[in-house]
Amino acid sequence: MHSTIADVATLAGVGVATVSRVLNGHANVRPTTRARVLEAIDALNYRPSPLARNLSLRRTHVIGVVVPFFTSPSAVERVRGVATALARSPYDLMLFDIESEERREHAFQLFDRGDRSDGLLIVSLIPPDDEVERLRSGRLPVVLVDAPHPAFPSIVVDDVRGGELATTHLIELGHRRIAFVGDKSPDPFRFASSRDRTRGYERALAHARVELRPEYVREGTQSHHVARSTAIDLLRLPERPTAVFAASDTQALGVLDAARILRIRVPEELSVVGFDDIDISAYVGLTTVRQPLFESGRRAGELLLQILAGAGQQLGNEHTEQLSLELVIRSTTGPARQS
Amino acid sequence: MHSTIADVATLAGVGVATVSRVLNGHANVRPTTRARVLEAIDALNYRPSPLARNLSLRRTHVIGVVVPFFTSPSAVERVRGVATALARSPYDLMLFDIESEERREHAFQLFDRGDRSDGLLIVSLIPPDDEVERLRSGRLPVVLVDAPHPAFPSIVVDDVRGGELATTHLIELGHRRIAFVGDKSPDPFRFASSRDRTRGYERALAHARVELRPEYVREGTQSHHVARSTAIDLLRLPERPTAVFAASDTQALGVLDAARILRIRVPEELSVVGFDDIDISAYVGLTTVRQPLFESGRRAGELLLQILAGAGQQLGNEHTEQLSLELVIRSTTGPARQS
DNA sequence: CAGCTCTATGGAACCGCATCCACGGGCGAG
DNA sequence: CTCGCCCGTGGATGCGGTTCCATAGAGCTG
Repeated sequence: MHSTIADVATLAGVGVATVSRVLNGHANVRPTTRARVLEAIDALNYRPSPLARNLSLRRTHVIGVVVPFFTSPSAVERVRGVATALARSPYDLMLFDIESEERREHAFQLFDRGDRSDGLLIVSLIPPDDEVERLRSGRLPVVLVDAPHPAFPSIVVDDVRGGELATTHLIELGHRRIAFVGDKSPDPFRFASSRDRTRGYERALAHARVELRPEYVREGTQSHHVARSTAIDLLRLPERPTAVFAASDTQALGVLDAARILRIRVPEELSVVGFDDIDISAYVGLTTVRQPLFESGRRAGELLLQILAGAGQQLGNEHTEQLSLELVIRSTTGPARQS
Repeated sequence: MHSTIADVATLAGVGVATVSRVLNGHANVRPTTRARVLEAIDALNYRPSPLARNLSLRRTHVIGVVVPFFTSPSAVERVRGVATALARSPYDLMLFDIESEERREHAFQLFDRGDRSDGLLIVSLIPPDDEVERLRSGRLPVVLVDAPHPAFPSIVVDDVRGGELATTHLIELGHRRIAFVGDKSPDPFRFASSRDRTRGYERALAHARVELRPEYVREGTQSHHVARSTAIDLLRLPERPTAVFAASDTQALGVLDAARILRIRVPEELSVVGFDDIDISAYVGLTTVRQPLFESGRRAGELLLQILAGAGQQLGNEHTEQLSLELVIRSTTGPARQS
């Protein structure tokens, strides 16, 4: 087995307290004593147990990251940002992939007792009310990414505006029959962003006095395949849309697939705009609304580190940081044809 | 603060040992007593501290995953597999992204004291000898993914064969001027797979009695950009290759970029084959050697769980599992032109 | 009915570290 | 020279569980 602090103390002929002081760089240890202790540590190849240390200090040096559908490229990008932010800190990253409601329950359960991690980063998920309650009552710092909530600081983008940006672009290209493919709104995971993007879509249409047709608004899941079959439905409508705004690039790619299957040319016969600007998008030339995914994770990580460092008071819980969006026009959007 | 097991014991009018027995579902607790305890637990909204539990049990219920360049799509896919394997287990996932040698040092340091995690999964990385020593001397179970090592069980593919598969495909299409773009071989991270793929490439050439030209073998990094500029060099050679085998899809995409920049048509003037079959590959129609990335992570996770469950003896450390490879022919490879 | 076994339960030690508190000795000040 | 203070140090306690061991009582056997 490994040696303990007591072994070191015995070998060095000192007390455990002194060893602990040496380990933690405390003052008030005579140089000769320190040397003896260090020697003993070396001789025994002693390494302190982080576990015991944590229990004693009531800190874990762990940051929990709760992320739904780690599957999705955008989520991965965000986690990468978090990992980068944490790289230079003493904190380690505990990853919780939530792929079902039950798992979500589990993850929050794990964390509400605050001694599993020192802080929590929740990505693209609005915690249910009872969890909010528990998280607040504990003193566990929480930062939200891509999900606003009055109770916690968050890093977000203006999804409504993003939806407007995309839709307005299509309107300006002359499109009037513009469909929307998004997520089911009050879904069990409570994704917030898709809902807001829908609102942006609606607003842009209203602003341009374009009629909103309910049959053009479809909601499915983030999945590529679901979006594809949804889009096939859409493109088989008697009066089919000339443009589609998808609430995520993954879904937009599904729409492109659908167009390919139905032999509908893009952008001549159909314009498609996505959201996120994930890696693939540049390859396939997808027009999309870029949001800084990596950056959102990095900022959230940094914010949490700041709070952990004691800046909690100054920041306050209503601290919300908004990152900027940008429309990236590529080759899947073009002018509406005369018809 | 949170209530402790002692609070529960007091409220229920029993001893802490009994509460512990109830918590852990031990037998020999009278039903009425059990009920009283459960009632107290409920009243206090008590949750046991995993931390203290771990210290006492000398288990952490954490599996550490060390992965270099979490950036890369293939690494992500593997981690997803691990996450899936662990989802139904009581183990949590601690993620260590290694982007520099220093970080690697840090990660291994963290783990060699076994009480940070119960098991370690090392992805695409061969641990340095001194770490092997420490890991072995501790009783920390280790499973390697995409990296063989005699000291640990591992999940691998036959990279040599993969290299042969890709190269032979090109040879059969009539290509003779076949270049290779891979990683620098004895790199600080000690990636193993690229080296073996190089050997497969060499073997296939030798077997077909095609001359191996040193100037056709280039080594850079996993990065897309590096591969692109490497490929540009390659394609500007006086006698430029008619086909390129890239050691990863990421690199193959860089080669495709290079071809686009130089206005070299694929596959008419240049055939490109990659390795991995990451998501994007299907989109861009890249011919590639598919390896089960997700599956490798899942299998490794399961293997580690088995070992943790006590199957360590039967399996032995020399246990190596080889997953199968498959050549996926898409549209970036075609017959060599008569010249 | 004595003696024994088995069940239910509580007390206390332990996991490995941090730290409060007490204490002894050296040293400066009066 | 003595008093008090501060420095260096060690013992004991706490963090919040688990579990060994001792014990009391119930039930059973002869």
